[in-house]
Amino acid sequence: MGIIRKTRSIEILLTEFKNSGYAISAIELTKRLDEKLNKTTVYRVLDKLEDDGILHSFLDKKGIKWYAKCNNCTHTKHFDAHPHFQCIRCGKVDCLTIDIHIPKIPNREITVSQILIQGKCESCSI
Amino acid sequence: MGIIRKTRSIEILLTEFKNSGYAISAIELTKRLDEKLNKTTVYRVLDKLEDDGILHSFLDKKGIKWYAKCNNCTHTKHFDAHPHFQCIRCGKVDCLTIDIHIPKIPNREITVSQILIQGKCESCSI
DNA sequence: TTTATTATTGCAACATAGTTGCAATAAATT
DNA sequence: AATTTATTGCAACTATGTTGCAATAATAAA
Ligand SMILES: [Mn+2]
Ligand SMILES: [Mn+2]
Ligand SMILES: [Zn+2]
Ligand SMILES: [Zn+2]
Repeated sequence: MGIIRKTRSIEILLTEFKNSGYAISAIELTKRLDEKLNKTTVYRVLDKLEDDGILHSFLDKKGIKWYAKCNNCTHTKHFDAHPHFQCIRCGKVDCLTIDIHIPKIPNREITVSQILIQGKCESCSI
Repeated sequence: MGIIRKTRSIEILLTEFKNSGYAISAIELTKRLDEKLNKTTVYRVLDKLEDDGILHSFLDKKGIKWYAKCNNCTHTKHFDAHPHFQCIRCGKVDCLTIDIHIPKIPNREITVSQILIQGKCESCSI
């Protein structure tokens, strides 16, 4: 179930994403908003924003949960099957717009695929 | 640091992988070997077997750690950058031999990529 | 505007996966 | 057989995330 009431918590979390073109980990958000919001609230609001197609989530190499803005998703349809990139030096994570082709595999029905690419980002590869 | 002494624990864990063509999660191993080995030992031995290029590890959709046999890896070189497949019905996970091409991305140095494909396996898609 | 309804929040306690320190044990070497 | 030290088991811990429940606040109704 998604958002029903426009609350302070939701405003605060949306602002975090408005001011960032990158993905943000749930942990980072709980720390960053520690004075303002309880960590349970952070997790619950993120969950609702995802339900509503406002954010999407994925796990990084260590199994940590990250969130990023969706582009044209709704609460009924999510279109965020894109790969993600994590910089091994600065740790920044972002969404990639490239499309990676997954070939058919004999005798298997492919539903989804998660792709996490690692390397050095623009700033870190100089 | 890898294996130095050939112990009972190592034999037991190697046997588990000898009898399975699939990947096995660390959790599953701790449960399966609960009577024989302490969970700390299981985690430590898996870690060493990975160091030695005998096993390789990866995380599934939920961030759970899985291990599978390596093919031609050594303690100096790991060649296990292949994609993995997890059946959404029976939960089985295995290594795929297909090669998925990751295109170059402007201004970024790609090091590795993790690909987890989900769908129904041979048995489950009938 | 006031009152009523109920979604949302904060808190504490819990769950799960994996890790660490340390004394006891058991491989390997002498 | 004695010595060395890698490995193990245990308990306690860490980290990330979840749950139950009473208090609070957003919205609807009066
Ligand atoms: Mn994304
Ligand atoms: Mn594999
Ligand atoms: Zn970077
Ligand atoms: Zn299956």
